[in-house]
Amino acid sequence: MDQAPKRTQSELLAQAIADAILSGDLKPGLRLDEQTLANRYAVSRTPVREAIRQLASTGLVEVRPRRGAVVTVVTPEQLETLFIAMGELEASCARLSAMCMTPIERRRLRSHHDGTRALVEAGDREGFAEANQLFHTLLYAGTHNSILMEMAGSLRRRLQPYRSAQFRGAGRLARSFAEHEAILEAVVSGDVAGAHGAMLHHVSLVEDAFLRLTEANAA
Amino acid sequence: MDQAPKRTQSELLAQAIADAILSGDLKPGLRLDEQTLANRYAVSRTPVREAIRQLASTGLVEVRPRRGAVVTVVTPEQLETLFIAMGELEASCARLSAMCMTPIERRRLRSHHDGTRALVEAGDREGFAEANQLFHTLLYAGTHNSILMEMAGSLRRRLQPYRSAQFRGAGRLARSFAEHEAILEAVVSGDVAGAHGAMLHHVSLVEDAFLRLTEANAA
DNA sequence: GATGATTTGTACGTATGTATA
DNA sequence: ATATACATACGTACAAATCAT
Repeated sequence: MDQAPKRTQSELLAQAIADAILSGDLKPGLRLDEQTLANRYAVSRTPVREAIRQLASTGLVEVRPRRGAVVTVVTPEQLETLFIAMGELEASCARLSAMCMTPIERRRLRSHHDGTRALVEAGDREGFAEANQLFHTLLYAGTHNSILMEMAGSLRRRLQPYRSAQFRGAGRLARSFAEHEAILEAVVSGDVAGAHGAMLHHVSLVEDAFLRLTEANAA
Repeated sequence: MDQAPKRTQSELLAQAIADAILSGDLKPGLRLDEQTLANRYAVSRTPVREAIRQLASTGLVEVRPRRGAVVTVVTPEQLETLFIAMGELEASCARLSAMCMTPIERRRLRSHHDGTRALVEAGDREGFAEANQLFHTLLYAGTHNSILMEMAGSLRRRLQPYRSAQFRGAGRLARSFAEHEAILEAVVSGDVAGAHGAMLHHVSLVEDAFLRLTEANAA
């Protein structure tokens, strides 16, 4: 009945620490002392070590042998690298979705997108952010390629903290919605190259919006 | 002087086990017993565990909590998934290289490719395989994007065991060389979309060649 | 289905390498 | 530069869960 996941301590810890990092509780550059974390979560150092290793494989923390682990500090240059990589990955997903989606998946993508229109008109930023997430997730799934899904999802999660303000500016919701529409039409009609290009365009605009925000914050 | 890497046991083990898997010494589906590996390499279970976790993050092994780890068994379907994902990644790399490579990098790519011609004419399969590897590596580096480089490299390594016979058929060397030439011209001339398309074409042909081989082997 | 054997997951102690005074 | 302090890496022991009978 109950398909209990039966997680192990290390996995739970990895999740907890990841959440703490992504929520900004553990700030970039912070040293991750094994004993301290072990005390905080009331376990021994062993599962803490394994959790740190797992997080290192996602790029969330960095481990230097014998020198401890730190929360990865993301420079603006690295952030641009991440955005560019995600743009390429998502463009590939859109391309493959245009090739591989079943008719049912195409209809589902369209109906989801249509349902989002109301959120735009209501100016519901939070609701749109959620719908936006699902839109992209549907495009991951449409590739029918677990490897690409995994890679794109991992990058998206990693960039999550830096996207919080992405729908802040005036008209951003409407513009994002319009871009989604271009992607949608290309994907649904099987325009493979068009889907690729539309997604690249979309993500590059998101990146631009972010970079403008960081500049504004720096000023 | 000697920038001694000072690797840790876990890293050395991860490398050793990875080599054993990629060389076919440890066959897919084989159970990786921690104690057995610890005995074989004369260490305790702790570094073995960490090595296994690290390998799991690359997809080389799979760990089921409380149920042990096994060398990942790759079905033909998953293999196609891997090839498709790598094709997309490499196409992205070619695209970005066409955008971002410095003049020096473009010249280096061309000179490397030109140097490969002799190997083709000599029918040196092994030499060409090595040159082929470098050609693709140069395109990874040309992206100036460490994330994509890492992802593409990881996928390429993982597919290595299945590519051993890729230059087996008659005329394969010459055909591959010609495809490289198309990629090269697009990248060097900054034809962004052309580089993307040429690489997708190239990798899809490699995949086809492989699939024909597996069918031949199955028959 | 219960019991025993085997293996993983966790705790803890020790030593080596790193950093600091 | 040498020595001291400390955290990590590894080894070992125990607990808990899976599997085999």
